[in-house]
Amino acid sequence: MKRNSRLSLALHTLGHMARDPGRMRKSADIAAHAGTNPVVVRRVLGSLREAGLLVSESGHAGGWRLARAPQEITLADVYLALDERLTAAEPTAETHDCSVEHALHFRVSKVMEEVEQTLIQKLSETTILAIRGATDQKSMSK
Amino acid sequence: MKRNSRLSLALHTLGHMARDPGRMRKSADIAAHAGTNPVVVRRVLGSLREAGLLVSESGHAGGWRLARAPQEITLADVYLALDERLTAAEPTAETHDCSVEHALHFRVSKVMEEVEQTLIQKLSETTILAIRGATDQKSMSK
DNA sequence: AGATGCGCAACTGTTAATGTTACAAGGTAA
DNA sequence: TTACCTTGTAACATTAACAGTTGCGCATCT
Repeated sequence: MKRNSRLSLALHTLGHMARDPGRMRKSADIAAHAGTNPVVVRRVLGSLREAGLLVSESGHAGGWRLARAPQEITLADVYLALDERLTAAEPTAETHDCSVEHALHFRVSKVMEEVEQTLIQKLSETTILAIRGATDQKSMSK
Repeated sequence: MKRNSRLSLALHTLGHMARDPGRMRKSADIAAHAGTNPVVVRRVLGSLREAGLLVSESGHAGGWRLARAPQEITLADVYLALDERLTAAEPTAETHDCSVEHALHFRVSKVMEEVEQTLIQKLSETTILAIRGATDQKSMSK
C-alpha cells in the first residue's frame, strides 16, 4: 500500500460509515474495498476504537460501526487517534553537546508544534459526514 | 542516524557555517562532527548547492562554504532546497473510482497544502544566523 | 455444536533511507 | 609535472519502519 496508508484507510472507511451509521461492517469487507488485508484493517480501526470513535463486536453478526454520530467526528479526531505526529520527536539525546544542534532543535520543534496545531485546527473543520462525492449510492453502500 | 536526518544535517551544518562564512569545510570534517559519512554529507549539501545556498570546490584547498550571506538564508530556503514535501503526493491513481476516496483526497490535499504554506512561512522567519546557542567559540569553530 | 468475526502474537516480505566502498575527475601546491 | 587532496557519482550493503500474512484463541449468534 502507499505511504500515510493508515490515515487514508481510516478516513476512507469512516467516510463510508458516515453514510450509513447503523450498519455493521466486517473487517474482511472493508479490507476488500480498500485493497488491503483484514488484519491491517483491524489494527488501524483498533486505534480508532481506543479513541472512542468506533465500536467493534465479535460473533456472528459482529463487525465495526461508528461509536457516535458522524457529524460529531472530525478529521482531526481521526488524525489524533492514530497518533502519527509531525513532530520529529528526535529522541537522540546523544549528549552531543553542540550548542548549534540544541538551538536548532529548539527552534525547529517550536515551529513544528505550531504547524501541527494549525493542521489539527484545519482538520477539525471537516466532519467525516462532509466527506463524500455527490450522491454515490453504489460502491460500498450495497 | 535519525529520521528527518537530511534536514537536520543540512541545518546543523549551515548553522555552523553561518558563524564563520568565509571558512572552507571538508565533507569529512562535517561528517565527523555530525556523526555520519562524508558521502552522505556530499549528497545532502549537493542539494543545497543546486539550490544556490552553497558552493563547493575540488582540490587541495577545496570544500564547502556559503554561497551568500548567512542573514540571507532562511530555514525555509533549506527546507525547500531538500524538496521533502509534506504533501503525501499519493501517486496511487488506481482508478479506484470510489467517490469517497476522491473527495477525501481532495479535502486532505487542500489542508496539507495550506499547512505546508504555514510551515514555509514560519521557517522563513528565521535565518541560519539566528541558529546558535549563546557564544560557543569552541566545538567546530576551531 | 457449528459458523462467523474480532484480538493478538509472531513471522515474513517490501521499500525507502542511510551507510559504505571504490574510483574518476578536478584543482592546488611544491 | 608530479603528488596529493577533495568533490562527484555510481554501485552495493545495511538498516528500520511498515504492510502483509498466518495461526489460533475467544466471543457471539443461530
